[in-house]
Amino acid sequence: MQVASSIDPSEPPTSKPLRSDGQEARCRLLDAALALFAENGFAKTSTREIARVAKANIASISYYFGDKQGLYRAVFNDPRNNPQIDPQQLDQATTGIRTTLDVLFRGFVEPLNAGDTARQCMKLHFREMVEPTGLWQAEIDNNIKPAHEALVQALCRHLGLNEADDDVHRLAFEISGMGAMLHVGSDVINTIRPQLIATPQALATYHTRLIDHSMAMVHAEAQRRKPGADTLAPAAPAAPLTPPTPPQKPSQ
Amino acid sequence: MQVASSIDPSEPPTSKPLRSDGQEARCRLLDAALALFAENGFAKTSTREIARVAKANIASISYYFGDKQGLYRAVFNDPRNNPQIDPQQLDQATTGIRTTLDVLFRGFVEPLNAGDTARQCMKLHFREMVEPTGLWQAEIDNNIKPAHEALVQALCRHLGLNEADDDVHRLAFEISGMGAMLHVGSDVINTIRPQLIATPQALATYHTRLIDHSMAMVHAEAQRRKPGADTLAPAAPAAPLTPPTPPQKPSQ
DNA sequence: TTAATTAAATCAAACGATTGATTTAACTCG
DNA sequence: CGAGTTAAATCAATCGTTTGATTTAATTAA
Repeated sequence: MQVASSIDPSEPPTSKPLRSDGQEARCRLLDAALALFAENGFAKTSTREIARVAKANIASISYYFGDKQGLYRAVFNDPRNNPQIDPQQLDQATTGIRTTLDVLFRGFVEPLNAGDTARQCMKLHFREMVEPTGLWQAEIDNNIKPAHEALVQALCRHLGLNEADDDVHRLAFEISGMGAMLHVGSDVINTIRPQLIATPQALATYHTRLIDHSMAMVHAEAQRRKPGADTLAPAAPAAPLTPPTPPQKPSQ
Repeated sequence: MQVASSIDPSEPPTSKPLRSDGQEARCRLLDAALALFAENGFAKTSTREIARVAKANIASISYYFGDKQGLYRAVFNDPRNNPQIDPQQLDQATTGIRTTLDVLFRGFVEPLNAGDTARQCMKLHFREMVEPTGLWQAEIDNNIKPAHEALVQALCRHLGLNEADDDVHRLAFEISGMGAMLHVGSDVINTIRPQLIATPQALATYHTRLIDHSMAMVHAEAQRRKPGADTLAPAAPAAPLTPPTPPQKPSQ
């Protein structure tokens, strides 16, 4: 058998596709695999079904990608599907915190407007979050952590902090969580209130609300940090807090 | 073959367990299956491994639960692992919105404090969110939707609304998303800022911040709804914002 | 131009391994 | 005994992967 000459099977065997329909099949495999992996997950997607949907032979998977894992990795890192959010766009000293939030949430909202491919790619990445296949840690280091740190930096600058503390990171995770809900909870939203994410207009409104509400959280955090706001504050005092939950009476 | 006499194999074959070690194996199977399903997912967990960890025979799975799906369903609905959050506790006309948020977020935070079982159960449910196996829709209808509606009701009462509109539902999803981030993003938090969820004290602080920040969002929403607040508002004016986010206070 | 050569790409078929499920027989007690 | 339970062996089906051969097209030699 003449396997790909290249050592790394994730790359096309040759630098120059001599055959017209050569890389076409490879591309079809990537598209079919993205759709199936995003819909059914890695384990529940068989190589035979991928080949069938892609109208390619099963052997072409090992031919182009080595094995099933290699195909998955190629799909996951496919630059066509990875807009690759630029952390620099999030953290610009010249712009305010509101612009940072705007850009951040746009990264969550826009894929819902775009075609199936963008939605599938988003689904694949969030699936990796719950069902790690090994690429998850790299995804955190290369994409998520930089974006998070950029948001934290922007928050620090807005709050007038030299360096980030736990409260800033917590706030950043809370803000990101609101955006992530759009994807991990898309089935829930579609069941309970589908019109919230059904149309571009509704998504634009969602985008605006995310910005406004997160801005309110940022302002509340700024208030909480004000010195001498221990006893009374509009949003919430910086109380030391009792173990489970402090303020009100009911609880537990 | 002598399958369970009962039609529903998810129930023990007999109503009267005559043998002491009988239900013991069934219980061990449930525990082992919970741990393995939560860790590796449904598809990647084999019945042989479940039986091996549970120190039971493979045939006992079909004996007690019919098949692998039945075992999964039994684990998913096991009352031991399902604290079954009471929607009534969320929506009490006598208590304020802050108490509702307190109870809501406690449902997200407490499992992180409890033992492995609670965490595994939480992981299993959130996994079902991304990788539906058929039980997901029932989970939405029976647990998630009631809790969401209770939160929406509490928000309506606080905002002085007769019935919920899209903005209230959106706010509820944003709030829930912050709590869900604790679980779906636990790996991210553990990589970037592990101390945020490492100790009971840190989790108590997280709980408090969630309440305070979501209260700030509720207040901002109340401000936004004030008539005549189109041009200027303390929290956030309904600013037109940059390109993608268009109009004023659309509310859809 | 034509024929031979070569590499890229595709194909049907089968591999060994593992899956969930079942069967059969033995065992344990009330 | 006989119902409940366990154990080992086995089932058909599907899994990911590999094989050897074939097809296609670009290249080279005449």
